[in-house]
Amino acid sequence: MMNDYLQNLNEGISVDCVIFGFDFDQLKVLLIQRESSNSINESQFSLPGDLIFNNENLDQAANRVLKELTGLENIFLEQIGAFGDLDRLSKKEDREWLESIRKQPDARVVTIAYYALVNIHSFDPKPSNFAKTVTWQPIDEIKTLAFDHMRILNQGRQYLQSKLKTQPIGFNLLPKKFTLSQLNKLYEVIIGKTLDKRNFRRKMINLKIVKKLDEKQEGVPHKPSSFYQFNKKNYDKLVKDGYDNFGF
Amino acid sequence: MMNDYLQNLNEGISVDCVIFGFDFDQLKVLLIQRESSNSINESQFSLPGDLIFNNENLDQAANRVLKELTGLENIFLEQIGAFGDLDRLSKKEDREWLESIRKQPDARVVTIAYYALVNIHSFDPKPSNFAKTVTWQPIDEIKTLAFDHMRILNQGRQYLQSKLKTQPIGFNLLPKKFTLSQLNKLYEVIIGKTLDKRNFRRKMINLKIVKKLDEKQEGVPHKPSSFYQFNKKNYDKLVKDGYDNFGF
DNA sequence: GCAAAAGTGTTAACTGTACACCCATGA
DNA sequence: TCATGGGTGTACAGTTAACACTTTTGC
Repeated sequence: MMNDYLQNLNEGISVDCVIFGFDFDQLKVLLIQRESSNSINESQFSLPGDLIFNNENLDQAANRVLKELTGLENIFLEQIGAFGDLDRLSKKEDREWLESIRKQPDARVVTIAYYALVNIHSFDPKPSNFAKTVTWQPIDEIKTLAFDHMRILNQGRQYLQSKLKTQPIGFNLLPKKFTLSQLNKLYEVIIGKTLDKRNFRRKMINLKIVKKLDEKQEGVPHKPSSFYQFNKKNYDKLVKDGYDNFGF
Repeated sequence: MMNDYLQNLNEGISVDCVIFGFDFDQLKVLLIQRESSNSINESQFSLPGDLIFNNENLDQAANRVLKELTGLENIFLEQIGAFGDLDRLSKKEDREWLESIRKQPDARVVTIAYYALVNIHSFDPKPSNFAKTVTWQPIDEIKTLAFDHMRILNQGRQYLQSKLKTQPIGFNLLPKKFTLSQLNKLYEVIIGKTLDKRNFRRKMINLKIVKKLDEKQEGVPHKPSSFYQFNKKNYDKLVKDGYDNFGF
């Protein structure tokens, strides 16, 4: 097993995962802290990621690594790009950690970045392998990350923003039942500006991607909101075809 | 030099380039045929691509490889994805060729795919290195390619189509001066359907990305068309921001 | 009754779409 | 004079954008 492991490990290629969640208030990202004996590294956060094996493809590697580090599985991961700058592993704090864990700490590693959207309330991440902690961090509070992970995170965010412009978003980030205000808020935090709620509602309803349920919020200190759910058929059609943007 | 070469070659990572051109009639793709001693491989076409060096980043590798195989340089290459399926090099014809050229023909290789749009008339590709021929092939006539290059080509095509929906296209594919019919045709071949020329013209003009020149076609057996050129400032702004698609 | 968020309609400007005929040129 | 592609306008439908007040609930 250990032999198999060493034989198949590809020391030149890794995967890293940018996992977004939404807590009805902010966009959050799943980060790990690595095990470390010295205190310098205590506060180092990074995206979940690791080297791939030579007997798995890239998608499989991303799923495996995410599961090994955070316990999350059955998540739809999408590739968002490869990162291969020569200095991507050369920060001092990162070098120390690499030396403690890698057989070839100086190897040049190209990483393939993946992205996913998940409902923060239906997954309970648990650290394992070299992850000491796994936490959801508000994206706007993340100032530094290990390696070039800040750059990868930014690419993930841009990817999400550009997706929003061409297809509906929300199915993977929200629970089955949600309110239109929650969906509205989600759109606002992704694009970073406020939206007119009347126009937003009208648009979602006209697109026929949400349908109203006979159920309302309870116990809220204001007029209770109706719950909605996505019309998966219409939603999926728009994910596939995109909005009819430019008249082509 | 040769030592340097061997020392720095990364046998696990390659780059492949999908270069699109437009001859006013069809979309074309730049393909190479590899040198080969046996006739089985005579007809094998592939995308220009090769292993990377460990002292260059991915973008540099793509530019170098493209230049080495086709002579093309100073081209804006964009990354479109990584391909790492386990069977991507296992077709019989490909194996034979790999054995003739690679030190480790069995190595697992992940490739990073790049994409570019170029003006077919301002570049004169010349085969070198292991490329025996370099040719522009009409995209619709390409039925098979080496390795998983057909898949990569399809991804490049999809990428181009989705770009067209969110930003203007044409600056890199057309000469400085062009007619609106040529631009119209370009859009038609990319999206694969005909467009109403009146609406198309109106849209391009309203977007302010083209401006009319005081110059007309000469020697054409029909009413000569005015030449246009792009307004680079407005064009670039739309490339950057995308069309204001969804009202967000 | 007050604070908090839900829910609702109208108008004006703009954009997309469908559609058909005359024009300038070379041969 | 004919074949070829260039060039133009209008009307209808649908979409976006801006904007403010009433409702329902818990406390």
